[in-house]
Amino acid sequence: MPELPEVEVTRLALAPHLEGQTLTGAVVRQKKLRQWVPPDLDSRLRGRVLNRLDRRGKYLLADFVHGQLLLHLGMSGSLRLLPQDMAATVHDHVDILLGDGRCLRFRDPRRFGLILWNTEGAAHPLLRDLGPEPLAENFSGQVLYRRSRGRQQAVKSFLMDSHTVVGVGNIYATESLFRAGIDPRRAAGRISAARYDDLAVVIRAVLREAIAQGGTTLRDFFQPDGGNGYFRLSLQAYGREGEPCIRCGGTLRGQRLGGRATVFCPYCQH
DNA sequence: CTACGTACCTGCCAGC
DNA sequence: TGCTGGCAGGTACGTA
Repeated sequence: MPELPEVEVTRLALAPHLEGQTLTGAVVRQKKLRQWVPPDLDSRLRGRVLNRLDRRGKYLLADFVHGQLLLHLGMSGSLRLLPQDMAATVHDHVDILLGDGRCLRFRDPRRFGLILWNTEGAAHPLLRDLGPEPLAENFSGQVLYRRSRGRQQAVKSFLMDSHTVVGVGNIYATESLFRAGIDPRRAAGRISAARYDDLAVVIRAVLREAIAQGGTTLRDFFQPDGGNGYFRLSLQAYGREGEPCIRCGGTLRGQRLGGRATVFCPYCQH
């Protein structure tokens, strides 16, 4: 999926079109996603003004006076703005209808994404225990250092845990560890404070760069206008198993870590 | 609490 | 030319 940069690119593209719009309802063609789409989505949204489109980790949050719509793109989700009369294709599961004749169309072949409603009041349970935003002030190497003490877990899995920091998935964890020169297999608890400081700086740089490039399109991710993200051209490790390391020329190695494909340079990363 | 493994779902590609 | 197995950007849950 869509990791933080892809979700942020989506948000940035959608916000000016959605904020302040009065919705006229919703069309649900497939109600079973990772969780059930709210059965009353159409009536909940009809006649309501979408005030603000926010993001928390990989969740998009559409705020209304009477509550909040949560959208998650899972592994293969994307959102596009289209005319309502454009024919839906096989994995176009939900349309959110805008007053101006367009719709926000949610497409997700694998259906690991979700659309949920949260009534105003407390944070949704899925958001409650999330770690810091990597691009916010409260994220730092010190946060990583403190949380990692005593942990035997591989640092890559530790980084991909949304309770550690949100938004860093398989691509950006792989890339950040490569750029920081840290072996992804190393126990999180055995990395120094100084190296975590470097890593935090690298993570922020990689994510910012990826957002500026429109995210990474491998196959399923598209921007709301149908365009691609171009960060794929900047990938230095992800997807490059067996190819030469751009730093030392050694052969990049692939290994599964916590069930996820991992690529690293056995000579540069320690 | 931590650290796995597994399940959810569809599409695509390599290999037989 | 099919078929099959394995793999894909995520995450929550069950089990030791």
